[in-house]
Amino acid sequence: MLVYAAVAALLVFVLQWLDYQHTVRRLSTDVYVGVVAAVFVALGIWAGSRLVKRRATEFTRNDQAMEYLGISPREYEVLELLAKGHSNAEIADKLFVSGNTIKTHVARLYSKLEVSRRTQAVERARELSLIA
Amino acid sequence: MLVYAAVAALLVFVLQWLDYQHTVRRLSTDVYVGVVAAVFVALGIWAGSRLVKRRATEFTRNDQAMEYLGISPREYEVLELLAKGHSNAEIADKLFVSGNTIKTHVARLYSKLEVSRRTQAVERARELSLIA
DNA sequence: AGGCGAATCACCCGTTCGGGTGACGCGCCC
DNA sequence: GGGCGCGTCACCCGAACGGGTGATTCGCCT
Repeated sequence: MLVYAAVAALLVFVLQWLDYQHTVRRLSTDVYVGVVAAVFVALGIWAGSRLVKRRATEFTRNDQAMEYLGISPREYEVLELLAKGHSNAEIADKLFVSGNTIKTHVARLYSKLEVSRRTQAVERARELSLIA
Repeated sequence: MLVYAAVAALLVFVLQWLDYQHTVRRLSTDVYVGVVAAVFVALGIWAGSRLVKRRATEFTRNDQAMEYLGISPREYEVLELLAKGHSNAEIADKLFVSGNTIKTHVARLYSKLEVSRRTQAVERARELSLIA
């Protein structure tokens, strides 16, 4: 992306300026190396935190568990809304079906997740990384 | 801790060795600077990922929010069990009080969290980092 | 053509939840 | 000692939820 290009450009510029100071203006090598070290440690911290943050925030759904439990796509939609704290009626509205249908889906989710209450279902789904 | 000391020692050693190569063995300054940059970018990545990983995995309860919302310790106990998917009756058993008491606590939590259902309460509490 | 799973909807019935209100004891603080 | 927050319990009532069963439609697979 653009950010990386900008950072790279800035980096090159700083280094060239440093090199100029070093060769033409007779900046001591120690200082030169020191500044380079500082710049690159900053770069490293930036890159490192970026990499880890991505991994930490990026949620990857556990599809194996989904398949193993036999949770259908429609059931998963219901599960998502369930986890957001919606009532059956609200879920029904959002998915353009009747409340009875949601009840059925929810009941099947319970049996597949081996729970008996919606809060437990959410908890279990979170454990299994089915939802964020 | 020990890890940091070891890393620091290693770092100093590498730099001194490098300096030796540079002055005595007439290693080119370009290479010298390049190696220093590489070493420090590695250090930066290590430090950066360490910092972020700590923040990402360590859960710190948001006590300011708790206080702001006026959630009492007892209410918080109830909230924890609520989030684990327990029913009011189960929570009542665990805390050695009557179901009515739990109902009151739960109702107060709802008003303090500005929600109207237990799943929403759990969702909201998670948002506010009141619970893990 | 027959079987099968997914999705849809319906009805019944009992349990749980949620909202409202009131009340009491306790410790704390002014 | 009166007020205040907390924790405790109670009763009522309506809404939401959960469990069970049955049924239809659709598409996919064999």
